[in-house]
Amino acid sequence: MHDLRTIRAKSGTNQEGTSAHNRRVVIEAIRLNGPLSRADLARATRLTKQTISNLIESLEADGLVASEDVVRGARGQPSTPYRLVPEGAFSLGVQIDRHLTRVVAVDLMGREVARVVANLPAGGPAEGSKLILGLIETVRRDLAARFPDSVHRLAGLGVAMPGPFGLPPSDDDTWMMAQWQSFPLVETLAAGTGLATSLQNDATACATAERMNGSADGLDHAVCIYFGYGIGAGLILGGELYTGSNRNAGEIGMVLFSRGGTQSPLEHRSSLASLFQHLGLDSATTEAYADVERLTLADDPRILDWLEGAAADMRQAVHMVETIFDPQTVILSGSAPEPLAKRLFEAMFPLIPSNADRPDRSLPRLQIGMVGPWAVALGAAAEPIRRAFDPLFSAILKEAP
Amino acid sequence: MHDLRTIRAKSGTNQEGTSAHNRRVVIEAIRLNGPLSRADLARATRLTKQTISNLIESLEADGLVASEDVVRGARGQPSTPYRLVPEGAFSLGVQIDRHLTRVVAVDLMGREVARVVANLPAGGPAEGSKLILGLIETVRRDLAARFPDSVHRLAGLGVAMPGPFGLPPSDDDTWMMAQWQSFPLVETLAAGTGLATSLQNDATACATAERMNGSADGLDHAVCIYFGYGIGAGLILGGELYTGSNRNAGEIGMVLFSRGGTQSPLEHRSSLASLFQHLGLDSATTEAYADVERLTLADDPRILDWLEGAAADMRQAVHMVETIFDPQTVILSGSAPEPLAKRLFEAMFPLIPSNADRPDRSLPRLQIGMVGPWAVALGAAAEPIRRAFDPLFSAILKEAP
DNA sequence: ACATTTAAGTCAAGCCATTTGACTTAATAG
DNA sequence: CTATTAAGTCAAATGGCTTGACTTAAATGT
Repeated sequence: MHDLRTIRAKSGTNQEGTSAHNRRVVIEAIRLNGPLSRADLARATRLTKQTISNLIESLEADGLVASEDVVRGARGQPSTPYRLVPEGAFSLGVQIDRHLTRVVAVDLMGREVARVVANLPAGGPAEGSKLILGLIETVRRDLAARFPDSVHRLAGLGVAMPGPFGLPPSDDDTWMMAQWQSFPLVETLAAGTGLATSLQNDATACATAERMNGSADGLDHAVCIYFGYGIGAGLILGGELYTGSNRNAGEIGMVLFSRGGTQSPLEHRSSLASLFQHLGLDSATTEAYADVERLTLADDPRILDWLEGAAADMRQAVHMVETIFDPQTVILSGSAPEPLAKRLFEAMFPLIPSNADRPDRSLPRLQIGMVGPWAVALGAAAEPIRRAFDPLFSAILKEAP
Repeated sequence: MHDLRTIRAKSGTNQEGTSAHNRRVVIEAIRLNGPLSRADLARATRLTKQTISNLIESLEADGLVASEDVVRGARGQPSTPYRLVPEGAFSLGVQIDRHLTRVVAVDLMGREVARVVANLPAGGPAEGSKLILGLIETVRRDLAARFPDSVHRLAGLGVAMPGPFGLPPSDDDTWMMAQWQSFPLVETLAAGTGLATSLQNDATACATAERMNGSADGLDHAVCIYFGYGIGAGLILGGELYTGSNRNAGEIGMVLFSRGGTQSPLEHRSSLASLFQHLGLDSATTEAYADVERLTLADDPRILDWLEGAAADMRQAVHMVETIFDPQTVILSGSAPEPLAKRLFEAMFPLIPSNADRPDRSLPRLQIGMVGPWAVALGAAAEPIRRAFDPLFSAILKEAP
């Protein structure tokens, strides 16, 4: 009998796992394709019409799907398409960035239904988490006022903040996020809200947002480059988010790049932080962001100067992730002022030739994100939704007793 | 009704999927932990004792597991551990490299049971594939002579060759692999052998080998750097092999690295090909390999010179994959002469500090592979075994009718 | 018009893998 | 030598998917 040495093994599954998987498959199919009839779903999922009927009945009873108007026009009995019910589930998300925090609520479709933004106090995570709990309460009340049912339909709380996680504080930590990373944030927020709480880095959250309602809709292999104070990549690999063994996958900001003979992390030259530094702006002020926007629109030479160098590094970063991940597409997303993001995107062309130049491509090699500055917060919020409703391998497995 | 536009959806599952998954989970548990009793398996997989008994009975009938001697020594009824039966399944693998080809047969444990190696004829894939079919036939006969039952227990044929796949031939193709890549190799070998045939790149195959019987045993997140004529990375992400959207993931040899102000693909400076070039050896001769081994053992200054530069690039490559993938460990494997591989490995220390320097590490950041020069062939052969017996998400899904 | 064809969706019985709970077996501990 | 602990079996029950026949309802074609 092995009880001291823990046995390494995957968990088995049973009929509950089967049914859980099939429910998720139905939900995802409708999410990706729009309203579908039972017959459509049966064909697409390879389940029988009867099974689909049972699942639809149960999903409808749970308020997750609803029928639309009967569709005529083809031979045979007219079909009844089913759509997702946005109010079928809700979820909360928190973005913690260097100087501000955003809290949003989203519905089953990942669409924003409530939001708050606030500056983070200087007091660090002890103070900050109290503030955040207050903001969550505000959003929750707002949500409850508009959707009274939402109280029983909260999938959880997703938190996103800059990584990397679990490392000893480095002397390179100019943004003082280290104290946040050593703070028991998930535990504090879980205790304070009573919600199932999960944590991911901002780039991963951004990828989730782009996948839910953006440029990565329905893609199984995509890299989402998040350009903000720092820079990172959110990874969608094989249809699922990939976060590595310690949730630090995709930290491309720390990859060493060479320019002009010197080697330094990408983040030191291609990030908002690097731009602030280049411009001599104090990133602690809220004006820095607006200043950048203004200077960009004015074609300030210092911006153009920085852009040239940043774009060169970004081209290389795109080449690197294409070569390493072989994705269907790369998405440039982030929280930079929109005009700057647009300029940077444009300055990145022409891209460096890579393995991604295939004759059979259907998507552009590089796309710009579609979600906007709230992407990270929305992605954080969408994470519990996806975990609860997406077909995942882990979802079929039996849980600990 | 949607019949023209194909509906994007995952497949559903049913009881067969459940049982298929549970069988695989049992097999994997025994593979990872060594012989286990039914009670152990029930605890580890969270299935009931009865279910495990049913599965074991079926697996035993299929000749995949067998009981060992009863274990006494603890309270209660003595337990009967079950082990995998190596002869329960076999599989064939082909490695195609620039100038040679290896064919092996492996058993359920991934251990070699037959092998052949031959030089590839100059005639290209049309000639070459005929030769390979002949070698496969030889190995098959050898296998059948030793294990008459193996005829009915062949899981398939795995093929491994250098990537990238599906790209227009580049002018950089100094090894003339392009004609192989445009040749319908899988179809030819499948038709010629009647076996289910699959293709992967050499680095991926190497990772499979290290996972089956090497340094990556049981790891869910590992990067296997394959150092051969070229250089690539095999990716084990989230417990499964990751190959990207076009089987080209991990082609780190094509990532651009800077050294001394110039930028070039890693492969141009860190690969056997680069060493041959550095030494002025003709890589088309079989002696080149032996020459390198001899020169390495003689501490030839040109080798030491090359080593210094290559090690610098490799350090950077390790830093890059650690930062991007957040793996549990990185494995240096490949088909270089053993003394050279060892020297290179040693010259890579000290590693560049990275996110992988965690206080909670249990594995070394960089390990050397344990499989040896036949790693790619063995990995190619192991692939059908793993696909048939490992717990995979895809294995629970219903197949096309 | 009206029969034919086509397709959506339901019904009820059946199937199959897991579960349940009681039971048997067989060892060690005291 | 009894109590305890644990492995493993037995037989019935459960639950989710499947099967095949059936109903409903529209478009098509003569």
